[in-house]
Amino acid sequence: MRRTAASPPATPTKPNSRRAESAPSGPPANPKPARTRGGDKRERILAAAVKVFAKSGFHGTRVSEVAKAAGVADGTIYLYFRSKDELLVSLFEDRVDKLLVHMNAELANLPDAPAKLRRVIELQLGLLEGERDLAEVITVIIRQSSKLIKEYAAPKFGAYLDAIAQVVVEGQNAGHFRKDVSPHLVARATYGALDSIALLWALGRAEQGALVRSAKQLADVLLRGLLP
Amino acid sequence: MRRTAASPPATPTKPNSRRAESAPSGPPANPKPARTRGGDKRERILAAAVKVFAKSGFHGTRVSEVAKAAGVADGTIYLYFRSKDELLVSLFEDRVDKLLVHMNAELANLPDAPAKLRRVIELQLGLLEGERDLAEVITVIIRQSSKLIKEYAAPKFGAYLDAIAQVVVEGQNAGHFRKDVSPHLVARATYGALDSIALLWALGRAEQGALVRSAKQLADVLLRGLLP
Amino acid sequence: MRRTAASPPATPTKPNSRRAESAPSGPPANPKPARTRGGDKRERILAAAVKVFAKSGFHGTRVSEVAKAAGVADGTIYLYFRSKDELLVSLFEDRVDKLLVHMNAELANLPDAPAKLRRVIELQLGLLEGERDLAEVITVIIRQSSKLIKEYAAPKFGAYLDAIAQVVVEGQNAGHFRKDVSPHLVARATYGALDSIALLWALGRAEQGALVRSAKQLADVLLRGLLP
Amino acid sequence: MRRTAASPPATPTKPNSRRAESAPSGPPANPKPARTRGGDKRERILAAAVKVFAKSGFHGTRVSEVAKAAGVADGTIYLYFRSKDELLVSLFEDRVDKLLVHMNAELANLPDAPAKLRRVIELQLGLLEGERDLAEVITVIIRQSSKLIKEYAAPKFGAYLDAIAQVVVEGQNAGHFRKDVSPHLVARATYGALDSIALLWALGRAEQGALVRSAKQLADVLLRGLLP
DNA sequence: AATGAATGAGAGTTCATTCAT
DNA sequence: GATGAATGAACTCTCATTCAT
Repeated sequence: MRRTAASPPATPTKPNSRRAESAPSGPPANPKPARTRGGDKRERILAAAVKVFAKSGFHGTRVSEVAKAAGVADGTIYLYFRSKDELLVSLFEDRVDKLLVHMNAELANLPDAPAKLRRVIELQLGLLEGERDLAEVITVIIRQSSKLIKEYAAPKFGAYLDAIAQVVVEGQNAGHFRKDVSPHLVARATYGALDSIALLWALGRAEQGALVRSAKQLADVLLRGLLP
Repeated sequence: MRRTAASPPATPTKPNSRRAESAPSGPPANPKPARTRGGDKRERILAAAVKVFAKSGFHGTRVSEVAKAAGVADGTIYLYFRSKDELLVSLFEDRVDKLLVHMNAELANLPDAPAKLRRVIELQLGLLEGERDLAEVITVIIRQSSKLIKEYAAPKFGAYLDAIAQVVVEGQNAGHFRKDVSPHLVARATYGALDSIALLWALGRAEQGALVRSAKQLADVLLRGLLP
Repeated sequence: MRRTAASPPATPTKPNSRRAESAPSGPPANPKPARTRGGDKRERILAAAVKVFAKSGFHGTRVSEVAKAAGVADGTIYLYFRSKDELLVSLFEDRVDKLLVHMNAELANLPDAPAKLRRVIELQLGLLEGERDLAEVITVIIRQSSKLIKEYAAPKFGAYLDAIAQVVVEGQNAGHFRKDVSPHLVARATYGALDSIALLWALGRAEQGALVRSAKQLADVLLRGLLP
Repeated sequence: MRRTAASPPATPTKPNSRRAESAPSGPPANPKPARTRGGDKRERILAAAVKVFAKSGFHGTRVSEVAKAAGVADGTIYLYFRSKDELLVSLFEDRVDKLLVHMNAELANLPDAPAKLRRVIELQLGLLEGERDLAEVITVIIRQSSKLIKEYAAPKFGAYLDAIAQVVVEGQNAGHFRKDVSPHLVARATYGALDSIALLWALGRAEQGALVRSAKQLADVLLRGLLP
């Protein structure tokens, strides 16, 4: 890591707290400049980052490559993200966020915990199968960053795990799942199993369609294992 | 079990005849491969690497830091390992190797597949709980080296997964396990679950003893889930 | 990971030729003191390289020293030259190129081959006497880069020798020179003799003006030797 | 140049005085055990050095490679030569010495200066054709070392040039050669021409036998050019 | 806001040299 | 004398980040 500027921990949330004092004759000052027209660029940068990170890994990717893929200048990246590290964190949070929202919407319509848990598994693997680049970023790239980043990204990730754990709790309360196991343990183990399977797939060692079959088998084992 | 402490009597590794490239025909030209001074430098470097990598991550660790921790000069590292990457690979393989040997010995004495699978889980988490630094290297650090990920299914690691899969096969043949799941999928999912749990623990979010409890719960769920 | 694209070098245009000396719109008076930092970085680096290479030799010169002498950052060197080696190559080719252009212009006005050959000798030694550092780079330093030696007959240098050989051919055809000697041999031997003389001079063993006298004597001998 | 210890000559300048050994207070005790039994080893090292220097160049050759080629340990080199630089200087001096002795013996039997000069040319090119490795060292490698080395080796080299110049003087005094040229200039130009031709040949761009033809042509031109 | 040329602190790695055996 | 494992200073090249335009 070169010139590691401001360490990530100090920044609680919004990445864009850059100097807002000098607004030279541009559009009206916006409380959230990044969301105006910049929102477009921000998203373009994130999309480009997914692509190149997936291809070359985090440490193997130069910021200039992300910039080029996004069609912006190198310096522009730093108008939206404080550092390369933060770019990865933002990417991770943004994508996990969407996954979480999508998942919650899907689960709401399902009758009981077993169905929901099965859907969780299908969703996670299905998403990955649909977006291989994103799969790589989430399963592989995020681990290449420093421990600090991982911890910084943990809250958002924790929310995802919590959602799974919540399904387990619901199942336990409804009498569908055994109560002698920790919901969070189940959530984490499930995630780990899925992640491991996805990693194998993402690295190209499994054929298309394998994820769907794997999802079914994993769900079968897990749901039976959770019977009271 | 034999001497479990740091005792590598198996292969008296010679100090890496770099760029020797001599044709692999004939005995080693060096009649005195024995150490002349100092102790086992290679092992000392590996031990130091575990410590420092666990603390700062792979990319965050300078080779000079490993050297310093090992009490050798920077250049000495390169007498035993071709590069920083290879140091990590060697570390990984060396440790997984030991785990595999140990595991095979343990499993041989157990009566059936369910007992073996439970033992596998206990062993992996138990090892990690005993060596937190090693846990971190195996679960976290190893993924920070892109080259390594490419060889993720490297012989050593593949052998470990195969060993687990073999237990599943044995259980299926003996009628203890259901046969509608892929042994390798189970092996990989199990590893992923264990890895994920260990990762959580290694990152400091779980207290001591948690791994043992986790192992039991995970084994309970998994074994029930595998019932025919 | 190599900077594959977007390399400023190879383009005769300078990266920053805009902010030259006169502002196209605005008062010429500059509130800021003449920065004079702008300008031709590539040429400044080459000029600095001549100086430093001549002083310390190729292997004895650190890239940072060239950068310092050129008044740029270390990294800037690599914006214009791919490597230290290429810096030397570029230096060589650039200078030989200029010499060649100059020489061709000079020779065009001369009546016959003997006059031209004499002029070639005067030019080469004259140039070197005027730029002692350059003399050293061309005669001494250039041979310190093994890769360069492999390309010793590189286009530029080959073109220079060819130009000399062409004069010999012209002389032979016109009956001014004997025909029982190879033009290329004469060209090479002439260059070698000049180079050797310049080397002696560059190493400080000859006084000022000696090169001019040497040129005349060498020309006298060579021209008489070439008589039919 | 790494850790350049004890530079060969006592240089008033301090271009490379880093890590300056701080003048050993004790007596010089210049260890030159070379003439004991080591004479054999010394020669073996020199012979090996010719070979590997010719193959890889001076800077491209590791001391350990010379040691290996000589069949001695790395450290042994330093029992016979103070440094890698001094090894090259010694090599140069030793070989030029032999060439000089041989040449003087050959010239003694020849009748006049023209015959001697022709023989000089034949000898130098002939020697090189017979020992291509040595040719490379003398023509190529010696130039890759620092200026310091070149100056240090100059005296010995000067003796060789002096011998050639002496032939010219003899010819001038006997009325065979014109007197309006400097003998040393002729000597140096001759050497340079020969060297340049040999360099071309050594680099593999000329076929076998070419040197002999080149020698004849060069001698023809030179001798005619020197006629009174 | 956007640009991209310029920056410069490093880090991995090499290898001449040393010295305990 | 001989050895060769160990040393560690030095050096090239990279690339995240900055800032003048």
